[in-house]
Amino acid sequence: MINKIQHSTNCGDCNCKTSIFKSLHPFELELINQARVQVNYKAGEIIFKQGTPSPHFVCVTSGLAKIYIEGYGKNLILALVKPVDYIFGPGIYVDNRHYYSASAVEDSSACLVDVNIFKKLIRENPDFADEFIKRVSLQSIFNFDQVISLTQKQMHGRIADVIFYLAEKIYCQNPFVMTISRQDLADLSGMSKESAIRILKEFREEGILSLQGNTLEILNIKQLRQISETG
Amino acid sequence: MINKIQHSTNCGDCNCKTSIFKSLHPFELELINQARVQVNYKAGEIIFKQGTPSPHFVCVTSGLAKIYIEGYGKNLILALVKPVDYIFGPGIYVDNRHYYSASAVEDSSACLVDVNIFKKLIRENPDFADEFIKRVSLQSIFNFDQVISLTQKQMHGRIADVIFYLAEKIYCQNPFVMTISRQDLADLSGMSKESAIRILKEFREEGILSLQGNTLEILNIKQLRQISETG
DNA sequence: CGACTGCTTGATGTTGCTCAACGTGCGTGG
DNA sequence: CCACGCACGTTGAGCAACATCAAGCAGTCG
Repeated sequence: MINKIQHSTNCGDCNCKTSIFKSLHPFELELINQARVQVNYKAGEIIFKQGTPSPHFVCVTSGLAKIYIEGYGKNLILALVKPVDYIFGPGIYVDNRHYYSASAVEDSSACLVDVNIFKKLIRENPDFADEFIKRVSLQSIFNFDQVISLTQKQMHGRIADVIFYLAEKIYCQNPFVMTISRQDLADLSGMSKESAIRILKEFREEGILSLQGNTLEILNIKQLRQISETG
Repeated sequence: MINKIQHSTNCGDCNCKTSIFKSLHPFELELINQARVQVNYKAGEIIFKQGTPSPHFVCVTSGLAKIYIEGYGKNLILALVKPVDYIFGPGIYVDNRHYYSASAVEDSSACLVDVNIFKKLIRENPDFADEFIKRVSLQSIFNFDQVISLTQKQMHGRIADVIFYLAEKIYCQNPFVMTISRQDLADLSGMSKESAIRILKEFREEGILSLQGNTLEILNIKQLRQISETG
């Protein structure tokens, strides 16, 4: 799983410094820098498994990862994680176990930071704590939207939601190349792979989007938005 | 909605002092005590609505409340809240809006505390902050279980999960009187009211539980557990 | 007493899963 | 180099799960 270990860059220079880390002092960043390990993952490799101990805070620095819950026979993808974003499970403050699994979708690299350093900084720097709580809150809010989508919309609406998620939050461009599989698409929208493919086909036939291989372009955003909203 | 306002007790004596408040110093509790308003709600009354500003942290001191997301045509109950428990939405650290609604299921009373006092204490008392984050984390973990139940189990498994939730977490006794409606039961398990009733009937006919009016007793815990696990 | 609300049951239609078959690209080993 | 297995993608048919609709019933409140 671990291909090579690097200490190439320095947290002070890293673009990870954006977001929640912006509230840290240079000496605090240096603390993290010293407790940090960089790891590379090939596409498909597991970063950590649900149920295992959670000694690290993970920051994705390149590629694309997915975090997913392994349920009864199938998986539910909670989110895709792209650079520069963090994976911190709720277990960190409970029993130090992972409550979901993470794996690389594309070839990826990540920085692992000792979770105790992290918790120490939260205790010592209120600004950092505030940012952390804010981030956890945003994650919760996202999950709420997801739950409503999954439990109250039918398949067309759910696929529409996932397509918007990919276009707006993950790939951030309109014609985009899906690096995730159809199975991932299904796991994101809580349906079978066959159903997901079928809906995509219908959308294509209705001219709502074009899909050649893995290149997807939304052609009729308005109509897709309406499908998302009417469930 | 608001029936009468009381300043009957004092936070120092209140049993709310358990749980996360145990990490507060007496002078900090006094700070909360002074910023606190006690309110009574009749069954069915709304405590706050999704989308409205969130100026308070709510502590349920008697009765039973539900927190629920108002979705597309129907509601999804995220949790029931009994004394002494707290309602703090993720919006507090984001945009100060509620991301779900809350209403009283039974006649209830609650203490409202200014959210700024609360955030101030989190900044000043790291133990309190740790406890708060832990609590938010536990809530997330609970939601994960819920999402898996809702998206990957079929109706029988979902109803089984809800019955265990009520028996073990809410009413905390085996023959228990359901103070929630059948509609609430359906909203907890993400199905139609009719389906929920039908499953209960089946369980009763199979001798898994007895149900007279609103008094429910689990007769065959083992079998119900299995239904919960096999989805 | 009538209107109303919540509960219950049956009949009916739709949704979405499963299974099975087939195509396609890709890597592997002979 | 080709043959083969394998994973992924695609399509269709059948079926189980679940929602919706409609009707009836009991309790309750004005």
